[in-house]
Formats: sequence, C-alpha cells, structure tokens
Amino acid sequence: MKKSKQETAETRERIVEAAAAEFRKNGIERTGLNDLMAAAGLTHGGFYRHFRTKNELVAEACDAALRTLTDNFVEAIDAGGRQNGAEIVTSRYLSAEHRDHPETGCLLAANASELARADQSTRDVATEGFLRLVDLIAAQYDLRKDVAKRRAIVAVSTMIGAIAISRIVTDPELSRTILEQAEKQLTGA
Amino acid sequence: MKKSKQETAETRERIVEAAAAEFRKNGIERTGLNDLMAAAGLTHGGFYRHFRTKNELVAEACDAALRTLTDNFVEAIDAGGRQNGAEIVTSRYLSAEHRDHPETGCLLAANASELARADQSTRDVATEGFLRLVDLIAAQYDLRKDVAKRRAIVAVSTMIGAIAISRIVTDPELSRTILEQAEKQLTGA
DNA sequence: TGTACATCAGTGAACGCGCGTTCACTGATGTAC
DNA sequence: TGTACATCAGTGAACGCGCGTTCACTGATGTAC
Repeated sequence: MKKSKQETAETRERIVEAAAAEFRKNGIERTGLNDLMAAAGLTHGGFYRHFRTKNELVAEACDAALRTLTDNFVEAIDAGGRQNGAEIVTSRYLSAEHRDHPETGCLLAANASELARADQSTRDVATEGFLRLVDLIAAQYDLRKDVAKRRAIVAVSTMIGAIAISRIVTDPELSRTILEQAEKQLTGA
Repeated sequence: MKKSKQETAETRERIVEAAAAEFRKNGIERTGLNDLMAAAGLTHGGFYRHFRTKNELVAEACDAALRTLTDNFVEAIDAGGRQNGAEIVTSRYLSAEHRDHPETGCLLAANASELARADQSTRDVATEGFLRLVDLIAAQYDLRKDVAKRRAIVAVSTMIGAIAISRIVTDPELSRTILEQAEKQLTGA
C-alpha cells in the first residue's frame, strides 16, 4: 500500500491539522494517537511513518496552530481597511466566538498550563508564536517601536488570561463580563 | 491499623495539601494517586478511605490552594501598613519568585487549561477563587464599588495571563519583561 | 517503453507500563455492657 | 473500670483499560536496467 509522495505529504499535513484542532479542543495529554489518527482517517500504526514520537508531532501541531492564528489576524487587519488594526484583533480575540471554539483559536490560551510543562522544542515554538502575536499588535500602535512592543506584550498577556479564565468560570454572566471588560480596557485608554 | 479520629483528619488534610502542591507543580492529570499518596507518606490503597474518586480530591485540593493564596495576600496587605494594597498583591503575584514556584502559587495560572476542562465542581471552586481574588483587589482601589470590580477583573486576568506566559516562554529575558511590563501597567495609570 | 525489484505508507495485532479503582486482610481504636 | 466485639484506616496485590510504541506484513509506487 505504498502511497505516492504527494499523498504521503497530504497525509502528514492532515495529521498535523487534526492534531492542531484536537490538542486545542481536548488538551494535548488527553488526545491519544489513536483518536488523532482516526480523526485524520487512518489507523494508529501508521503514525510512526510520519513522526518519530508524539512530542515531535506536538511541536509541529503547535507551530501550525499558532501560524494559522496570526495569519488569520493579518488577513482580518488587511480586510479591515482604515479601521484600527489593534481593535480588530482585540475584539476578535476577546469574542464569545473565540471562547466557545478553542479548536480554531489561540493555542496559548487553550493550552497554557500544558505548554508550561511541555518539552523545550514545543515551548520554543510557543515562544515564537507569542512574539509574532506581540509584533503584529505592536505594529498597529501609533507609538515608538520599543514602547509599542512593551505595551503589546501586556495586551497579549491580558487577552490570553481573559480567554483562559472566561473558559474556566461557570457563571456565563461573569464569563461575558471578563471578555467585555478586558476588551474595553485594551481598546480604551 | 485503625487510626484515631484526629489522626484520620490529619491524614486527610495531609493528602489535600500534598495534592494542592503536586497539582500546581506537575499538573492535575500528570499527578497519579500513587505519587500523591507517597508524598503524603502513605500507600495508594488507602486513598479511598478518604475520597470517593480522584475528582473529589481535585475539587477539594483546588479549593485549598486558592484559599491559601487569598489568605496569604490578605496577610501581606495587613502587614503592609499604609502601603497600597493593590500594589502589594500585584508585585507579589508578578514576581519571579511566584513564576518559579507554581507549587505554592496561584492555581488559576498554574493549571489554567486543565481547569477549563475540569468537571463542574472543580470549575465552581475555581470560579469562587477567582472572585475572591477579584474582590480582594477591588477593595484596594479608591473607586466606586462596581467600577473597582470591573477593573479588578481585568487586572487579575492580566496577572494570570502574564504568569502563565512567563512560564511557557523559553527566553529568560522575555519572561522577565512580561512580568515587569504587566506590573508596570497595573500599578501605573 | 517495458520489466524486475526495492521501497515504504498504511494495517492491525501485540508490547510493557502506569493509571484509577477494588478488595481481602490486619490490627489499633472506639463502643457497649 | 474492665472486657468483648464491631469498626474502619491503612496495606499491598490485583483488576481492566488506554496509553505510546513496535513489528510483521501487504501491496502500490518509484527506480534501475
């Protein structure tokens, strides 16, 4: 059953995309290779034709998730015309839509505590993703570059914290308030 | 080997405290009952004399962790005299000391993504802990009560996000900057 | 261009391991008289 | 107060289960001539 090079590459891509979604939805540790390969339409045994270990896939899937996120934000800013870029990103990030769909959202918010305990290469990838998000937002501010970056670091931290907490909290009203107030503060002042 | 009522209560307490530390240090899912009971100086079989399931302990340990945290902050504020209470809490929360010692720190930051996927009772406990932290900080602000609460919600979200990210990031300089800038913004303005 | 053979993507069974949970047992504690 | 018995905290072996990983096998693809 050997597959063509193109098919092989497509399969690998499918596994990475499935992992990027499943990890954000159910957590990295809770997602077994069995579920993952099934989600990609394969049986689990074939996994090791594409990756040496689960951790190797974890790093790659985290990278893919974070790249898609920033790409989407760049698109949204471009499509937003003369509307303030920072506000576009902030209101998208802090939306109920994002809170309710971790599988297509920000990995840093969806897997924060898991990432802190992940291996070096995954944390490297997460660090780079965080910095891309920071730089993207800093570029939207009308401020000196270093000032903008410092401010963006705090803005991104606030967004990640707010979404993470809004998903923990069992009171829907409180959850709404967290997102609303975080957005208000980040787009005001 | 039946133990006296007092000994039994002390043992239960020891298990909860060990769990509160281990969960924050290594994560809830990664902490097995075996490790946990060993940390409490017992063998794993006795666990079910104290708790019906692991999840029951999880909820109780999370509650204990969050209560200790707010209690410590209340103490610190009291000991701080006329020094601004919000600044005391903020600078403690956003310290390198806190970042490097999750086992005695804030559960919400140390287990953010796990808590979002935890069962109802654990999330209830986390919600209450979050609100206690918010109310504690809101009480330090010289603002109308509802305004203070809204502001405190964002402040706590920022603190949680900043500590969580500072633990993920592999660049020590960046990690320092995240905490420093978050503190600067929360204590300024 | 056609043929023979090596490659290797994917299958499905099997592996050892650690998990949460159960259970028979032990023996000190608490209780009833 | 002393004795007899029931209770139950803690032990340690065992349970089924799902995990990440390995492996023999299959058969279409890619390559060498």
